[in-house]
Amino acid sequence: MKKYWLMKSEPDEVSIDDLMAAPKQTLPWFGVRNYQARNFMRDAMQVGDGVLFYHSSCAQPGVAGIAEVASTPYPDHSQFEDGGKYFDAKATQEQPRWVSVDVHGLKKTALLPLSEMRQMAALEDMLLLKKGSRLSITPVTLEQWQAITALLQPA
DNA sequence: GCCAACGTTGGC
DNA sequence: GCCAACGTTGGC
Repeated sequence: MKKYWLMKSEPDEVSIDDLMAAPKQTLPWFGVRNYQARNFMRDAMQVGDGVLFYHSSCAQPGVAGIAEVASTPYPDHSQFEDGGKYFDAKATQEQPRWVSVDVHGLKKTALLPLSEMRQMAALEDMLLLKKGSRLSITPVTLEQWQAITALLQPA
């Protein structure tokens, strides 16, 4: 059963443009350091799942494009990079702590701003919109997916 | 830059 | 296992 996700990225780090410009429009999703978000990747994501690519921590937060999960989970390389931003001293090659999946960009869209999403009745229960929600990866229901993708305009 | 909300850490 | 202190997220 195909599932749907919303994945946050800071456009200063990796934007929808970066994803679409990557070889095969595919990039590894690295740097997740939250157990709940990791568990979604590790335990629930499947190749072909739908992804709403969301820009966060920026002037205009919102959905910026459509992507799909393009790999099964594998150890996040950045946890082993000593001195790097995402280094984790407690992770080992034998017992990695964090995982990545590859994400394949399907299309960049005009930005659907967070402020508009907040006004959509169909998104009332969306995890992203809950007060205090900070998860960088959240599940999206089919109904929410349909409501959002129906509003996405060409870039 | 502010700050509310949340997650993690570590002493006990 | 509790919980205070601290760090981070992310919208505004």
